[in-house]
Amino acid sequence: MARSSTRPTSRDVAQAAGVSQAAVSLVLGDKWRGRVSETTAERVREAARDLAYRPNLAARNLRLGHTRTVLLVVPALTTEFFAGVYTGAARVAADHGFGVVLYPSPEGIGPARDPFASAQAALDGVIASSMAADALTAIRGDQLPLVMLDSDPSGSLGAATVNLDIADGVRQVASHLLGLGHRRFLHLAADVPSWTFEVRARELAAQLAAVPGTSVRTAHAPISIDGALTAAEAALAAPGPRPTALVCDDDKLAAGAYKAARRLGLRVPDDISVTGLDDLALATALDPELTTVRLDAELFGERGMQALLAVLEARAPDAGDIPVELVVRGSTAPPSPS
Amino acid sequence: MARSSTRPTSRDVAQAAGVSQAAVSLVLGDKWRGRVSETTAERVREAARDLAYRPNLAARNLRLGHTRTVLLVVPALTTEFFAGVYTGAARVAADHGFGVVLYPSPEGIGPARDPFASAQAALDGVIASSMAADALTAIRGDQLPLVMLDSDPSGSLGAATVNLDIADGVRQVASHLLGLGHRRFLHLAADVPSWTFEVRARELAAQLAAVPGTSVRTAHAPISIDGALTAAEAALAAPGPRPTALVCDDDKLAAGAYKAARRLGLRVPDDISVTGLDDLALATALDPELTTVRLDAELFGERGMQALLAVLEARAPDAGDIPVELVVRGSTAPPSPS
DNA sequence: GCCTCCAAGTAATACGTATAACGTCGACTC
DNA sequence: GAGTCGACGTTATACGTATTACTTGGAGGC
Repeated sequence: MARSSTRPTSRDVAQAAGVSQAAVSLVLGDKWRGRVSETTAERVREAARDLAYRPNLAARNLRLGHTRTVLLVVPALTTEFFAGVYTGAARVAADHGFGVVLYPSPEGIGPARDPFASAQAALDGVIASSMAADALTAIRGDQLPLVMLDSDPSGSLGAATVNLDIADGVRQVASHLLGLGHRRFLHLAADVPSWTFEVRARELAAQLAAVPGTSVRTAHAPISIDGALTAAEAALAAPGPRPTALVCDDDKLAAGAYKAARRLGLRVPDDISVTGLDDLALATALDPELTTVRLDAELFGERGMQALLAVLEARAPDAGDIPVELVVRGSTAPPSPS
Repeated sequence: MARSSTRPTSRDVAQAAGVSQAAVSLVLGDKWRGRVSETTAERVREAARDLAYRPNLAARNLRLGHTRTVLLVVPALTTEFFAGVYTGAARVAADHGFGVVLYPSPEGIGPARDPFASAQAALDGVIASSMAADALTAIRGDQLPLVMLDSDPSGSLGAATVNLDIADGVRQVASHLLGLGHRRFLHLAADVPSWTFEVRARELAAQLAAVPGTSVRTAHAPISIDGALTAAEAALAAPGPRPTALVCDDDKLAAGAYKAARRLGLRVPDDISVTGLDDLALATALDPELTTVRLDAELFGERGMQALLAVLEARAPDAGDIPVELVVRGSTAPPSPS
């Protein structure tokens, strides 16, 4: 009770158990086989329990030279998607005794543009979404093990990459809509410079170009319901034959597209088919429910963390993109004969 | 280049600058006024820059006895709400040189039921949502400074609390619906044991009890769109006069209620008015847009972090609940004359 | 009876930092 | 010219842990 004000250390435990500090470390670190008798070990464990002893992580990290903590850099948390990525990454991390610290990218997160300063933690590695591009230069400065999420595999300077098979998702969307008979498309694209959106644009163009008689226009919008509403309304009200299918870069944009259609008196899917990408909770809250591409955010996070663990252990990370799946719901139908 | 494989330490910087390690610490810690000449200081800074020196946080934390890192315990991240709380808390934290580590509660986060083990960080304090109740006993074990979010002020054992004025939100909803003429209510309640939901139930009952001729039934549902769909459909299909107003504990439940109404052939708001609580992006994606209570999640997080900083500095945290605001949209209307 | 060896620990040390306590050297005072 | 003082540093130390060496008291072999 002499040191009741400060947290107990391993030395306090040692004193309480009548052993040396080294013995405490041995017992609690589970390295005591053949070094400490079972009875003494039990005495130590009991003392630790009585004092509610918790090892000082800072000291341990210093001694060990690593922290079992990694940083996850994401563009934002405002959507379930990256929340899911975090959850998946944190689960795998916990299974391996790691913790995950989050750095949601700079827009308004404070004066510190430096992800390492803001996340006050000593780190063993970094997982970064390519959408948080502004933080990346700072990250490359530190030579920490790095895994990139949804990033150009050929352009990431040797960092390991883990990607969703977005291109395949877009193929499935295009195939679905073409199969229904659509030929006039509008692509509602995210107004964000990122590889993952480039892939959508490129792949959609490629798929449609392969079918004679198709046309496609593109409108750009910030990733928000209201932003998409404005952009989609303008694009749909433009002169010329109206598109019959509206392919959106993600579900939020699709929700904005619904509102635009409503304003213009168009009915989904009778007058216009709409597709999304993500399969957020939003997708089934819409009326009609949204045909979209399901991305497994948690699996994405898990694979990201697994890849980082592989890098840390100097193993080769698993290769192969994560498959995605088209979910057909009520927002797509054959075009009405005009 | 002798130690090129390992990260440079302050001693390396000292050697490169031709000074002692202490001088490096002084200069980089900005405590050198009157102790080191300007020219020497500049030489040190230059050496640090050249070597891309970053102080070892583990060593610093050990020396300083604190980590400037706090833990945020939330029930889940799958909705924007707690993502917003995190964002707000992290912003204030960053402004004060703190970092925030996240612990989304146990459902499926791994074998470690212990938030401190899972978040591999040495902590200075904890902010915990009362909805993550299962983690709380573990948290109380450690005598860390604690701030509770949305928790019973009288029952939180002396921990500081920061609350949204949910009761006032419910009052506004009740007043709005009563003013429109509604008398038969259905309360779609979250099936989660938490103070914040108890407040909703209690306050709604109190408000309606004050008006003669009102009736209210209650249905419980897990907080998910599909869960709410099932519960709401059953409740609305029950015998007896149908409620004309459906008060939901949050926006997700309201989204499920929309689907239930649709299935039963009821139109919102003509046949039934619906209200939510949260004002997620979901609220304006619904058709008609949802009348709901806007909670400022980021402000909530900011206030939580401010309160924790106050506790850490032995100041009294700001008192007073955070005001909320009814947002009237298209999902509420006078009851149709039956 | 002496050497060996093992069980059961302990003493000592290093990790990288921040800071308190301590030099040293020149200029200035009187 | 002795004493004082400020400017500019340096030396030493502690934070709490994990781990590598070392000690010691016997038990067993021959």
